[in-house]
Amino acid sequence: MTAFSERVYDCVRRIPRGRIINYGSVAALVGEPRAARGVGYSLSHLPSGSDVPWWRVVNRRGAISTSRFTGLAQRQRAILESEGVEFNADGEASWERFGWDPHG
DNA sequence: GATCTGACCACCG
DNA sequence: CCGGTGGCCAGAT
Repeated sequence: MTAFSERVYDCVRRIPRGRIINYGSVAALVGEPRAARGVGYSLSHLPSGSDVPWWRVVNRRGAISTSRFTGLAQRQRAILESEGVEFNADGEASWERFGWDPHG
């Protein structure tokens, strides 16, 4: 557990239900604008039983970027849809409607 | 300690 | 719009 990871988790925990954010924005919020990759890595190694809503983090296009081969992507999408997030034919969600801005 | 890998993104050209 | 490049973090070999 590093300081970077903790800041990432702390940021993700503040994302309200039914909202999404992208990896780059999380990185920027924790003070590392170019560490989007690090964010993805940290979330991929979340400790079991954590209260971090990792499923609310998607890629820049608003699409799910988790591995398609583990079935994780399908699960993530299902959870998001259960929270009210809608995806278009390309599997992208609207930032206008579901994007989370920490400012308000 | 060099190199590669992975749930990524911004910046050119 | 598409492709290449560099940048960031942490773990594995």
